Amino acid sequence: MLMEKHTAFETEITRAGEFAPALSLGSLFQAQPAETLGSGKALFWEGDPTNHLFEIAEGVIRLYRIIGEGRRVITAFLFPGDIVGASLQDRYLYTAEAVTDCRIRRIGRKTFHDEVSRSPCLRPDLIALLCRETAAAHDQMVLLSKKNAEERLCSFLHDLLRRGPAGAEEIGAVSLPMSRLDIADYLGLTIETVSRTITKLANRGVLTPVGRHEIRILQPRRLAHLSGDGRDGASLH
Amino acid sequence: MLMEKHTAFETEITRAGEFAPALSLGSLFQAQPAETLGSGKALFWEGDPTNHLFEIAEGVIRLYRIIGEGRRVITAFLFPGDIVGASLQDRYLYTAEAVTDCRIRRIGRKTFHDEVSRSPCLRPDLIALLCRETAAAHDQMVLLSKKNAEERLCSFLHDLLRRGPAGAEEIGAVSLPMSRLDIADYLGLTIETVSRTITKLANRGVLTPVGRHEIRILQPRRLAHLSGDGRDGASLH
DNA sequence: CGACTAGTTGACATGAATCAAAACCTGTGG
DNA sequence: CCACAGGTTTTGATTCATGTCAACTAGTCG
Repeated sequence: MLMEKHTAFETEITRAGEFAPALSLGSLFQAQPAETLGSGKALFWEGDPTNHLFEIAEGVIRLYRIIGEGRRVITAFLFPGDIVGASLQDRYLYTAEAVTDCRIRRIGRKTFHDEVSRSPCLRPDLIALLCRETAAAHDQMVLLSKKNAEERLCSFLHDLLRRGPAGAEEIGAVSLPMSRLDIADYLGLTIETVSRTITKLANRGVLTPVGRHEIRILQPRRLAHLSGDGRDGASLH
Repeated sequence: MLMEKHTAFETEITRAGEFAPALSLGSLFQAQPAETLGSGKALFWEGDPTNHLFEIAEGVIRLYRIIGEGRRVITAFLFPGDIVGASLQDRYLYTAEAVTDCRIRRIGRKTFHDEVSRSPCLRPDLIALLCRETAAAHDQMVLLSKKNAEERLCSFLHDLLRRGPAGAEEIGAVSLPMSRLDIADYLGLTIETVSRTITKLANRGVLTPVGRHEIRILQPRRLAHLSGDGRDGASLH
């Protein structure tokens, strides 16, 4: 996923086994003023010329494409610390829209490339960023291609749990700022199926919904198992 | 897709509206001896350290991941001129296997990065390559997430037609070196559904199968329409 | 507090998966 | 050159997961 940890941009200890956030690249944005973007507003549209790269300072962004009549595919959610635009050429391939009120910083595409060219130490970070995007895209293809509704939901929640604020993982708190429709369009399902699947997992004691925008994971290991990512299909008790 | 045109690597006129192949990057491989890889043999395995980048000189390669019991997801097919490995860090994220007998060239990862660092003119090509991979991944997510069996098949054939040898497009000839199972695992369907969908399209006069490994497209415009990529759902008579 | 939208639940429809069998290529040996 | 053996592909019958349509419920925000 394009999702990073919900972290600030300063140098920070990353938890073992995780990708290090693109801190050095993030520092390019530091000097820029933060702009605000109200919930539901677009940061850019699919097809717009890619004049800028953005870093999310606060809030959540969805990236999506529309095909045909009313079919929307959300390809990623972006969280604080994430950067969007690095893997694009002349045109944006998707629309970016604020899920919640956001604060973002931007730099010009040309400036970005110049900076990366000038300081060779940024290049590994850029490569790492692009690799993470690629890896996320591959995971999503696997999810969409071979996982059932339950596995999709569990993968999604498991991801949010791992990438959420460090303290929250311990108590199993996952915040879901996006709507059920957003989740559905991200997972290739319908709202109804998302809703039913959450209910089913709640009945089985894997999790409990807390209001509309939070879920408490009661059995994190079981959740990980149900996400279908393990090397085998062994059941957990 | 990671699919490029079936072209040699020299400078070449590309057809209007297409991405220019990464010619300059390809030239890095020119000096290397071509290795042969028999059909069905692996070029590398998911999880192997990424010591090399490869360029396909001849033949077709499939990239795939396995999840759980026997679920295989083909994330891309590679054709002559394509390069694999540029968007990877320390480990391959997928297995690469020869669909047909192949000839390939390799260069070391370090050499590759050194060369790109040394000659700034290669950098735009690398970026273009990564962008194409990203764009292909996004298209595939849309396909897997929102398209039905017929749209998937048509998208796939349409792609092969566009990217196939220049002469073949005129007569609507699409060669399918891969098995039905490969196609199914690429499109997120089963062999039976792939087969049935081809039959249905044949009955409607959109195409005719020619043996097992070729399909003649009779109505290319209709095929494009059925792929569901258009901005609207308007029907073609 | 009340109205509106988002989410849940239920009944039913359907496209694709599954299971099973027949037809078709492909390559091999007589 | 033909027959046969192997796997691959096609076709058919049935099942099942998820989508669709519709009603109900519960958050949320003024």
